[in-house]
Amino acid sequence: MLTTVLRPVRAGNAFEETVERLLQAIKLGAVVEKLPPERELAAQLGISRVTLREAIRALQEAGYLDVRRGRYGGAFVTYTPPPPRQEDLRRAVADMGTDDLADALTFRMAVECGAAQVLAATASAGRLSRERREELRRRLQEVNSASPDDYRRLDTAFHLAIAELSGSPLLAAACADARLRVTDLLNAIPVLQRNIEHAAAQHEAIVEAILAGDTDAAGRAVAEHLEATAALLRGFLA
Amino acid sequence: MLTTVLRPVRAGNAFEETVERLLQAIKLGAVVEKLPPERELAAQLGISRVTLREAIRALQEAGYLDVRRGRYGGAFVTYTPPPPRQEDLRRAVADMGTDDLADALTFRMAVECGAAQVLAATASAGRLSRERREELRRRLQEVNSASPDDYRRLDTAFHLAIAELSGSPLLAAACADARLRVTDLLNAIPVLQRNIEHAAAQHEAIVEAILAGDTDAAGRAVAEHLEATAALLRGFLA
DNA sequence: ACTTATTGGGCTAGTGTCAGACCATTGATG
DNA sequence: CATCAATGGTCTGACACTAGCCCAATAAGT
Repeated sequence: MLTTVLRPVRAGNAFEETVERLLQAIKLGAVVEKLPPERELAAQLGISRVTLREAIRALQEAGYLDVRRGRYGGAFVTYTPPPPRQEDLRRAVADMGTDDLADALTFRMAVECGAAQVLAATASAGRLSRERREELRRRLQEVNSASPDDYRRLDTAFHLAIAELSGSPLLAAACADARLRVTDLLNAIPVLQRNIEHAAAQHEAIVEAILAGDTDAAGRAVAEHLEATAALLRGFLA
Repeated sequence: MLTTVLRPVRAGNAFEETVERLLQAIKLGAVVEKLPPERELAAQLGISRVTLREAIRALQEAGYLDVRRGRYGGAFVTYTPPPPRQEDLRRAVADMGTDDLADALTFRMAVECGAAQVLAATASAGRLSRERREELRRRLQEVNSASPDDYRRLDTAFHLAIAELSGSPLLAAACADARLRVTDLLNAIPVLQRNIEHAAAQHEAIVEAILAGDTDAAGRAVAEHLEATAALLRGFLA
């Protein structure tokens, strides 16, 4: 308990944290065309423009961004996901360590199941507006009809939508954080049509359970889905 | 999705964060006698000794700590929980805002249910060692035989033990964070023998479900327990 | 071709935070 | 009573970060 409560107050310095955040936003596909203007983005991230600019420059030099001045300028995303290679996956796992990997997968399992259950409970109580139900269905439809190129991005959007629709910013942040921690791994797994189809059935089960207000089924459906992903990971590592 | 991914990189300045952390550790009862030595604690919190000392001085001036020099000295906790008053509860809720309160309760519901389910799944897979099963039973026994004075502290310890036993530091941190956000509220609720007894039954149900490896039951048991707490809160606010 | 709004680029002065060294105090122990 | 190990108290030089300001470039609109 002491070790948990007296854990580090901050992760690292602002510069590194910002680079990491922006990089993940790019790899996640959350930022498609260009970043918001520096002044605006700095405010959103709660850092100074100087620090943000250092981070942007680092990403520019690493080839993720193309920065252009003047009106209608900005930091344009030049990154396109590289073709997945098993070597990348091994390196990504080696980089984070097997303990941290298990931690990240467990954490993701817990928060995403929790988010789905919360959302199902909301639906069960009849407090899920038509707009939110439709957004959920829309995200489902999008990911299930995605081409392999767009799949990861739309899959991320689907999962994060569940978290955000729960109505709890803290929970949404936790789910985003969990997803960020496994992005590199997921991006290194080849997207096979067969896997997409398999995942599609699970996505449907999740949405169905949520809309039916069945918390147990929703949690179980998410658990099964994430377990399948984890199994896929293990399979590629074996 | 953008707003979730591009959320602030850091909560505030190191000093304020540290004061908050230490204060919560004290109110939580995680620190009973005295804080660890400054050098050690600074390392644990990932901050410099200077910043830590500023935080300690602030808490000293606020009357939470008594700092003594020399060998066998240290920062001794002088805080004793004040008798709960309904006024404190109202003020605590007003301080955090109803939206943030709902957010915190939802978040707590999600991560604690998730942790219990993860732990139950571990047990179900036969990967829960005898030591960990015994710690869980011990915590249960402690909280269920607690006097009203010790109740909050041992209740916290019980809930955090579930999170820590899940084996995921990230999940444990999330649960601790969730608990921290509602501590002030819980501390403002009078501890009635009747509530303790009611909670005791729920605690037993949680442990039973976890040890039986029944993830659904574990999640449901935690959900019921937390729902009862939330209801208690609403009752005092009405 | 000119204007203009928007955007990145660059500077400065001030504050926050850090690592590390050294000093001062204390109480148990020989 | 003297010693000593553990602990808080203090200082310094360096670096990180911030707020705010003004400059430079750019492309749409006129």
